[in-house]
Amino acid sequence: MGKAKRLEMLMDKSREKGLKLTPQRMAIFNILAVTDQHLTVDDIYKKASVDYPMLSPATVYRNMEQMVDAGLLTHLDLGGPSMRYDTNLEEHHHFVCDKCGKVADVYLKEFDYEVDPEKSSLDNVRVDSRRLYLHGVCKECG
Amino acid sequence: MGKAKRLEMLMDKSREKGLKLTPQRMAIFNILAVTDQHLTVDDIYKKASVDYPMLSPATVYRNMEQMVDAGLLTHLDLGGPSMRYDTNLEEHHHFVCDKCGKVADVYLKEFDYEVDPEKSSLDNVRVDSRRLYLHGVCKECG
DNA sequence: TATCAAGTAAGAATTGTTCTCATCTGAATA
DNA sequence: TATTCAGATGAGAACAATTCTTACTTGATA
Repeated sequence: MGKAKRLEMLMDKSREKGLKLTPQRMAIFNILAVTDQHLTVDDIYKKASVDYPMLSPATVYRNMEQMVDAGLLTHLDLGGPSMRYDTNLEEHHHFVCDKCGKVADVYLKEFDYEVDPEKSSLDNVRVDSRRLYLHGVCKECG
Repeated sequence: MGKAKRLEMLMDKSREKGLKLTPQRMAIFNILAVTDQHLTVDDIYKKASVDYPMLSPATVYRNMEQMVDAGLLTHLDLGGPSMRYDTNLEEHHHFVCDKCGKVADVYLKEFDYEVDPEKSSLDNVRVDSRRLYLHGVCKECG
């Protein structure tokens, strides 16, 4: 997906949810529209501050949470101290390099598993989503 | 596994790794030996403080990390603000209730997946472990 | 262009965690 | 049993990520 289309999608969804298109929000959208990485608030704050030096970190935090609530993004908690955000809304999973922390999106062709009901206590539980994390070492760190 | 055996295992591994059996460490071991839950440092600190009121949170943090390094426990980062620890060293996965945060161990009979190499950039990557998280709503919250 | 709900900056407050350092102790050894 | 010291500890300071507070500003609508 190109940058223009992504930006438009973010703007459309914002309007739809009643979020005003402020310059700060646009600055964040512009960062999100050009990256496939899994950024932290601080990453976004630093990048967006180049163009909008008055931006406050609290504003970025507030906006990221609003975007998650509005369904523009999802949380991606990889265990580090900072929350990351994922702009990829397609069903996918993640590979995490345990050395450098890099994250790659993983798409599966096939995904089958069978729970052992005797050892697992999952009676009367409703499963809404499944998240697979592959951990290992990436090419650069290998 | 019974409490006595678990406790013995923790003590043996500690000695093996050169960790002294201090009263504080024993207090933590005693908590760990009787729970199947996924406790935070604060959980453990509160429980152990009943018997050892002089215990310091820093000591619990220090000891939990040492135990992870020594292979007695593993980290279990479920996305909340606090790290959890898992005393179950068997290969297993987790179900997380998104309402109450409860965690249940999940054992799989079968686990197959095939990565789509065209959509995923996993070339020359070494995968060491696979972690499946099932998210949903538990019986009580249902 | 007037209105006001929504958004903002700045910094204080909170929370989980790590660090520092002076002191203490478990356990190996004499 | 007494000695010794690496390892362990408590207390609080330091730190980093995040959330809250407050007074001020602004975009969108009428």
